[in-house]
Amino acid sequence: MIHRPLDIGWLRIFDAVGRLGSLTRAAQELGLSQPAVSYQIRRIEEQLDVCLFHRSQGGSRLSETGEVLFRAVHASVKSIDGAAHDIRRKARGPAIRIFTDYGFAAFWLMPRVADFRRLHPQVEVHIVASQSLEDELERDADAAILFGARDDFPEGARLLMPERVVPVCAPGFLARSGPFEEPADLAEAPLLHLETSGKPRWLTWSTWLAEHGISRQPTQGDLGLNTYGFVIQAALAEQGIALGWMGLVDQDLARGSLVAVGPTVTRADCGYWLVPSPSAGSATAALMDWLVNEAEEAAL
Amino acid sequence: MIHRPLDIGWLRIFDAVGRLGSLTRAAQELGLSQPAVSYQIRRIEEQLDVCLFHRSQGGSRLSETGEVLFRAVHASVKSIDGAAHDIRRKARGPAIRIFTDYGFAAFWLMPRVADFRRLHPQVEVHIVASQSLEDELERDADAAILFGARDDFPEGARLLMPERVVPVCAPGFLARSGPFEEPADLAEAPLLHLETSGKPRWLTWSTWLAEHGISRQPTQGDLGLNTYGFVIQAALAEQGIALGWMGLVDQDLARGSLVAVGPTVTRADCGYWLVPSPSAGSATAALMDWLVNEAEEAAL
DNA sequence: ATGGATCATAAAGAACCTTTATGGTCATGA
DNA sequence: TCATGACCATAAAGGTTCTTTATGATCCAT
Repeated sequence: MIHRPLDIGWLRIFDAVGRLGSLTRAAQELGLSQPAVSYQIRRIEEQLDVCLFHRSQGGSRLSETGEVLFRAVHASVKSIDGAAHDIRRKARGPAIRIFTDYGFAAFWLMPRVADFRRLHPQVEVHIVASQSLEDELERDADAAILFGARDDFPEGARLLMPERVVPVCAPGFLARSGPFEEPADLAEAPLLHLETSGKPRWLTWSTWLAEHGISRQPTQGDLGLNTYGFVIQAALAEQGIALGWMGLVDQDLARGSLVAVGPTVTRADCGYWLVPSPSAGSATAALMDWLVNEAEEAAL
Repeated sequence: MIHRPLDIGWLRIFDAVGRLGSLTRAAQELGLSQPAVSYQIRRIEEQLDVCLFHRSQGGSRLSETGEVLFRAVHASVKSIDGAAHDIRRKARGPAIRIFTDYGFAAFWLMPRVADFRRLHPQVEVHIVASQSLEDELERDADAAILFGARDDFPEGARLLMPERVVPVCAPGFLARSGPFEEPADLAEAPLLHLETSGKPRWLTWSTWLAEHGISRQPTQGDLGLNTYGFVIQAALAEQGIALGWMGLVDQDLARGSLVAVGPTVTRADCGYWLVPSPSAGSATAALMDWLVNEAEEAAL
């Protein structure tokens, strides 16, 4: 369950414009259109009968009077949001929230969390999966399991599993389009890409191919998908070859619904990290220890 | 010009309910209907998915979670209102605002303030007259001239003029219904009363009569009016006998449009007090000194 | 000269907020 | 026991606010 921020009307809008120095960027942050933000700022200025911003093509800078109001509003927004956050936290009761991406949630975490709940039946576990890894979702969680490099995380984060990637496909696809005896053979086949809006932290096909000295033009048969679940689903449906992260595709490899068709690439500094929340309790600590133990056993 | 509070939506409503412990009383304070307040509180509770108040017949008490939000909201409302107040104050420019009642404004202050402005042409003076003497209007002023006793005002207040009251009427009324040679004679005449919703701080006809040992039943001819301007207007229109405050009726007495028809009663501890604002500037100090001087000269 | 970025306004429609009307509940006093 | 007054809740209707899309103005960089 994702909470939307408490609706505090123009206060949040004014705060965003003051912070970002731009009506357009504030609109983007708040999920509004730019004229909606312009309208709200104008309304406040009418009530006070002053100009709160110096407008220009480069954006909107707070005026002197705007600074006076901004200080009060900014502190208010933070304070009220903090109170709302505390209220929602307390209202949830003794539950642990784990924040992670869809792929990890579906292929690694959910299959295992039932074991933890058998061991700790009084602890309620909520898995909050997201694609965009927004700060607010993570801030709401007791622990986060995120993909990245060492430098992407605070001191207390533990590496749950390093990144080990192997090309995989369905046996039927292999029978029809294979064999793929050399890494270069993969360049001829349709590949399944996990896409993201920003720069991906995970290994991509282009990086995999470059590490094997293979250059390749994207073929017409390639597919781009925006969740890892879709990627694996497409691979199972014999649509092409996917990159398989060890830990996520273990079950499909074990039952033979997917087969490895190339060498494994390991990036020891990259992987899934377990990031604790500063205010997590003892139940969360128990869950985190259990997760680390599970990951170690899975890696044997 | 009276400023309405900045519209901050449910925050002001929630704050009022939290402070007053009653949706109904919050509605009254905010000039809304009770269902409007009920609706707004429900909306916040829906967004947070918690109960913020314990409702009962005796009113609504903040719940534990309600207290958490109330602390944040109350501080925010005060902070934002303070910022708005500062902004409006700065936006007004170098003007002095004097807050007083209608009677004093009309009969004593406005006739004189032109002299002050001749002496200080660069100083803009605003007279803010009100009947209800609400705290917010006074707080916005640089100085206030208010009627009352010593104990009603802070240390720095100066007595501008003590209360000296004389019964007055129009000469035509005297010719028709007089003469009034003894105070007891006034009890037979229609009297003009200045009314107010609360307990009046000024001398009333019933007090005046009591001080002269006169008991009187209200006659059919009595008139009650809710501003002193109306009282004097009714007296000039030969409608009855009014109480005349020295300082306010001087001009009418001097030109003979009103005549004294009884002894003067003085209450030295009561009168108009000059109450400074804590943050008044040097121009305001000059005006206040001038006002005190004018009052002293008028009393000679 | 052109394109991209920012802000502003108008119009239309959706959502919100207010009112009145009304009902439920409880405490108090007769 | 009953009537009354106080408080809060909800529905419906209508007014107001807020959002969108469409569009325009301005300025800067290419």
